[in-house]
Amino acid sequence: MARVITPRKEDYAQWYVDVVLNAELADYAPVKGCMVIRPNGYGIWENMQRALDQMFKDTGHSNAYFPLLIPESFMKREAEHIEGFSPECAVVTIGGGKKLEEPLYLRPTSETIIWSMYRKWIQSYRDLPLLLNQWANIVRWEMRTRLFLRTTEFLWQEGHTAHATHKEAEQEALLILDVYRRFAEEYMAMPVLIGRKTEKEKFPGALITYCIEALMQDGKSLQAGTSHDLGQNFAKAFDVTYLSKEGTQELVWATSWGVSTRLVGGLVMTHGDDGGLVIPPRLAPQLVVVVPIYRTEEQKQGVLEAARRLVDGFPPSWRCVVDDRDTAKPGRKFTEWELKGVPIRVELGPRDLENGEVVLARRDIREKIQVPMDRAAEEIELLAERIQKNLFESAKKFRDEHTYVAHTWGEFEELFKTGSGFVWAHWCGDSTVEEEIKEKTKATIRLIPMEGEEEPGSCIFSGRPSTRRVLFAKAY
RNA sequence: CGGGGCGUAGCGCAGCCAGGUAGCGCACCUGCUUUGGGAGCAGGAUGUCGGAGGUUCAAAUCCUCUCGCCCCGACCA
Repeated sequence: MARVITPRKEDYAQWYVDVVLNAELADYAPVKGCMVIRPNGYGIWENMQRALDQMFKDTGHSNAYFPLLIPESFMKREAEHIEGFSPECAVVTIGGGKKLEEPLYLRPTSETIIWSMYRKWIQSYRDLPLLLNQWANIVRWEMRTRLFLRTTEFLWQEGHTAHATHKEAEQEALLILDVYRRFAEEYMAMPVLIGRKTEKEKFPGALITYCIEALMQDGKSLQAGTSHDLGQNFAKAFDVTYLSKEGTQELVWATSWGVSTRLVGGLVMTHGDDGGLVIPPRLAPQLVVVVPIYRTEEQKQGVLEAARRLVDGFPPSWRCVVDDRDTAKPGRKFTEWELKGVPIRVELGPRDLENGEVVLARRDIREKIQVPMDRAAEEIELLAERIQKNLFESAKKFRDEHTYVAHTWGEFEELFKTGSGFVWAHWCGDSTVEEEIKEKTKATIRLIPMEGEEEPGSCIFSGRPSTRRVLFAKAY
């Protein structure tokens, strides 16, 4: 019997690849660093999109679409921006068989082309705020790639907003940060910490980068979403001003924010187990699968008929199918559906028919319960909620058990030598110290918390004064 | 870009050192028996051995060049 999935303890990176490939979330594409997102993976992304899109619209945003190709001169308008992105840009130099007069960048992010348009659209305070989002693909020529976590091309949403005041822009950035946190926790069942990035880690061209960070099962941190207060940097670069009520010309304030298909990878690494993928019910492309069990042709007839009747009574949104393949036995089907992470499996055989019951098997803790057939739909509904809640609680428990406070440099080094996880420690705020800590331990500052009391202390590395602890971790 | 590994059937690999009819497992097709946790038996189909050049009577195997991918680091959502 071939082992399909490498156990997590043996090799976590290999486990991840095994799950993504075997659960048919994605496959390697013929082009280096690129992947094909398969229906199982794309289905999860579609559900993520649907939920996020609604949240954006509920907070007043509209969708739009801007070009994939960005003139080089646009990219170069904002100094920090081009410096940050140019090493990873793909550039088109030939079009229609002729060398282009001006190279066109495949968007690594769309601030520049969007703000070139905002210049046209914003004249007066009446045009503000402008709250747009786009769902798009992005190209970043990364050195090393990993399925979903870092690929040359990926899918994301990028919000780009324009405001009359800095205060408004700041509120917008924080509002979206909260949307991201809610989405991660309520839909992905993935607990996150929120905070802001250090100067070194922030988005090129931003004043402040806010982020959500989640702890993966191997103790590494995943940056799951970012929301930037861009200040007036892009307004200056693209000369976007508005006429205020008072009749003065003012520069516009900006935000941008995004989450990507990387979230699918985060979902895998938050909930997956040695049996494969575990999808939270609220994002599962398929909530329920029915596996019929029979021996004789007569039993088959009866069981399949009952199974179809059962499924007809389920809401279409569950996308429940009856796995009536004759080519695989029930045991094989169980294993396959578990590998694919379907939250709930209904088992229906002659025994159940006799008792007027069905067996509900939950993917998360692999427990089976028997319920009356006529109550199956309600029980599934309840079970789905329980699974969703359990996944969040388990992930949170795992995170809390792998979160530490380091009081001394010795403790700090030891924590990152023996394992990984979230480590709170004081930091003096100096970038060179941040850099040295990274060189020595591979740990980076994931975020500086925004809330909570300040607690004076001294920097774990330099010993200089610090006002609060920051979050360290090895990162994806 | 530095380090490592690998290209042989759809997938995973052996064969290469010591050149001589291209092999194994899974998947696939047919049949029978099976079916409540990855079924068994019998039969069958499947290959420009990554590419180019060279050595040789003879190359998957030896030599030269080349292309590609994966993994580990630095960079990053």
